[in-house]
Amino acid sequence: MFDSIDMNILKLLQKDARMSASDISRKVDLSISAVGERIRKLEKADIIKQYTTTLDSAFFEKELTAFMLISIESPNVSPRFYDFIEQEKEILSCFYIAGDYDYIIKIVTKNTSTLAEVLDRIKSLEGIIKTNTMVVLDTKKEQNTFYI
Amino acid sequence: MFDSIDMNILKLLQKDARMSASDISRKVDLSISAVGERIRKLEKADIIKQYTTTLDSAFFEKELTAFMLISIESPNVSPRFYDFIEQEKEILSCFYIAGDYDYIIKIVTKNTSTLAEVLDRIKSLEGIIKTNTMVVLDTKKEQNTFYI
DNA sequence: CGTGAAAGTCTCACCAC
DNA sequence: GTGGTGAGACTTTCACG
Repeated sequence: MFDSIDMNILKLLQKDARMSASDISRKVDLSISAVGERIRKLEKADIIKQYTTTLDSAFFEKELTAFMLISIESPNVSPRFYDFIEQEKEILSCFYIAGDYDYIIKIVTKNTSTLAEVLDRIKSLEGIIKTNTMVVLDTKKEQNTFYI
Repeated sequence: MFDSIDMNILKLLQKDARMSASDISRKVDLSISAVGERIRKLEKADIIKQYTTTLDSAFFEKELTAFMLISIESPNVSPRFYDFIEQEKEILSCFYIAGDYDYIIKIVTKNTSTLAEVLDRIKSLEGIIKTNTMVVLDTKKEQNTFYI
C-alpha cells in the first residue's frame, strides 16, 4: 500500500511541510501529479496528521519550561483535573503514568513568577496529594515527534 | 514591527502549515502579495522556526511512551551522555533539570520489549547513578508547542 | 504513472498612500 | 514605512492514455 517513495515524501514533508509537490517530485523522481496523489492518499489514510508551524518561544515570552509530577487522591477527582489541564494554556501536555506519581505535565511559561502562578493553581485543586516540580535549566534535545 | 494581522497569519499557519497565501489573504483581508511579504518577514525574523508534518505514531509502530529521570555522577560524563542521547532515535527529548535528578528524557518506542532495550543501553552507560522510569498509560493532552 | 491543458497561485516591479 | 495591482512564471488539478 505504501512504499519507500511514500516514506521519502513523508521525510521531506517532516523537514518542510510547505515544500511544493513539484519540488518533491524532483527529489523522489516522480511526476508532479503522482506526488500529489500520494500525498492525498497519505492524508486520507490519516498517516499525515497535521501540517504545523513551529514558532520561536522567545518571541512569545515562553522561555521557562518545567515538568511537574502529580499524585491525586482517587480517580473520582480526575474529571475536574482534566478540565483544569485542558483549559490551562501554559500546560502543553499531560500524561497518566505508572510509578510513584499519577501524572506528569509539561509547563511552558514566561518566567519563575508566572510559573509560580500556575503551580499555585494546580496545588489549590482538590485531591492533589503531592507534587514535584522540576525546572528545566537547559534543553539538550527536543523533537516534537519521531523522525523517520 | 509585528501586529495582530501577523499573529493571525501565524495562528493559521500553526493550524495548517500548507495553507496557501491566497487562502490566508481571504481570512485576514489582505492582498496575496501583502500576505506573502509578511510570511517572508516572519521567516526572516526567525519567528517561524519550521514548517513540519505530524505523522501517525501507530502507523510507524511508536505506540509506547515513557519518561525517564536520570542522575549522573559528575559533569565530566555529560559529553558522552549527550552523544548517546543525540544518536538514540527513540529518545525524542532530553532536558537538564533542577531537582532530585539531573535529566528527564522522553522515549517513544514500539512496545515494552523495545523500551527495555533502550533502558538497558542507558543503564549500561558509565556514570549513571540512578534512574526512574515512568511508562505512559494514557495521554490526556499533548501539544508540541504553545498555541497563540 | 505520465501528459497536457486549464485553473489556480506566487513573484516581482511598480504605483499610491 | 505600508498595502494594492497586474503581467509573467510557476504550480496544481484533472481527464485521458
